[in-house]
Amino acid sequence: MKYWLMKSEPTVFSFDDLKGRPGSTDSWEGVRNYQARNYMRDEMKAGDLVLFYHSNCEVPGVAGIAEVVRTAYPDHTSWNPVSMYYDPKSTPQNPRWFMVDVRWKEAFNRYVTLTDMRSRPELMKMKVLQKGQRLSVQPVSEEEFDTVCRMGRGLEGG
DNA sequence: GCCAACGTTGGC
DNA sequence: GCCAACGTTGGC
Repeated sequence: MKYWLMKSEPTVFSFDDLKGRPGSTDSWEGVRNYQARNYMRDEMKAGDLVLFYHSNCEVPGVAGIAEVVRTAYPDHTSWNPVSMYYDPKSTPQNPRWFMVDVRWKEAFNRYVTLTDMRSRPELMKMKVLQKGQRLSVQPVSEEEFDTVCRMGRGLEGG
């Protein structure tokens, strides 16, 4: 099993929005970066766990855990001219972009802010904390995942 | 709103 | 294939 961090702007699609979807499940559409796409398309599997990260907001941080429930399939918004994610180079015959389905799993007792994570030496190598990185889909080590979960569940101070 | 850090585009 | 210009991300 692998662990991931996925970013979403809460004003566009929040962790609570995911919970409110039918079956608390939705497709992760709109990824338009090749490295992020490759992670989703080539490495994500059903059962993988995801830190749901709120980006570009007043207090960025991890709201809770989601689970991958469907492996990658073509992102149909990419060939929809009306979609904000439209890419004329992607077609149903030759899709360029992919998405997975994720299901809401667990809300943290405490929202784990970016500042909280920066205070943890064991998270020093976590990608989301590295300067200049902006991948919206990132692999997370098991230790990093467990640490963030403990922080979010309030089992540790800080 | 600012702006550093990236990624993409396109002329050459 | 280089690289300047441009667009986007996302913390602050």
